[in-house]
Amino acid sequence: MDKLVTIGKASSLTGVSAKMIRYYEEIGVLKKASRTDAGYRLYNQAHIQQLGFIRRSRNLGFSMTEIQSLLKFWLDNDRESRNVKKLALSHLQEINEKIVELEQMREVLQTLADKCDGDDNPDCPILEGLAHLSSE
Amino acid sequence: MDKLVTIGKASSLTGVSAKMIRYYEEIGVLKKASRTDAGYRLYNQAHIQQLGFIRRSRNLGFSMTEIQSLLKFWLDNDRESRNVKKLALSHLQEINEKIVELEQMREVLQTLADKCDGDDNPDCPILEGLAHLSSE
DNA sequence: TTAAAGCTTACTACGGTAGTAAGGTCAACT
DNA sequence: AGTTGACCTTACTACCGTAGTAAGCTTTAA
Repeated sequence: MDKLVTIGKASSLTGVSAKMIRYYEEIGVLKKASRTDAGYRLYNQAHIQQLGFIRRSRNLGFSMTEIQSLLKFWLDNDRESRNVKKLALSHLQEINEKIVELEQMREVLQTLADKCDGDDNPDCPILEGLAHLSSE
Repeated sequence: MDKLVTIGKASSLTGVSAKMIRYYEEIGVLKKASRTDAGYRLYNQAHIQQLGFIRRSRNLGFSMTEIQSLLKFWLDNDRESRNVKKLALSHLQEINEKIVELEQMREVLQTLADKCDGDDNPDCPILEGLAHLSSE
């Protein structure tokens, strides 16, 4: 009943490259696959589910370390949602900080770019800004 | 008149670690420093200026490759500001794309987190989202 | 039987930064 | 003159997540 697939199939089913599937096994976020006599990895439904979980978590920007925690929670029926939420909110804060940082870069850079004529003249407020820029 | 300083001084003057100064020389973004008889690197005012330029560019998120171009423009009196602006706008677009990406992550994650009670109960919409999440 | 596709391990590289180890040099103080 | 401590040198490793390569074995299909 538990259909087993080799790594290529697992990859196309989950959107995770074979390369990364092996890597996830290596760093311990994905349970080791069983093997055929020839040494081919075999994945069951649980593996496929987990790979989807991992990919979606990556898409939301979680680090592999965080994903390892998320997976532990997921597999633990005695988890407290408090801890999952804590992790999520912490990551959310990181995301927000990155956004702020990028917005600040954008602000400065946009201001400089606006002042630059962008023609065949060498005068360039962007370069002048990078050379002096007091706001740091 | 051109005061020469060793790497530690150059580092404290510019806010770039000695480690990174050596690295910049290695990858060719910073002109090779002269040396004392003992092999200590010696930096002049031009080096110091360039290191400041590099640091400010990094702070705006430019890659080392982009910085190499920016430096070339900066040192080239025959530059056309058009090309500098093009580079800046291209980087600006990357920044904007990253912001959008992060905002999308935030949106999804915030929505999931909002639905999670965050108590001692195991039920957790965050984990359910990561396990299924159709919007991808 | 042979060719193609798929799998294996082991290695390299990326970008930017930081850490370590093992050593040479310089300045100041004794 | 010798010692100490700060500073410098090179060379290496590691981080994170991903991708590429090479050399070789296995399976599937013609």
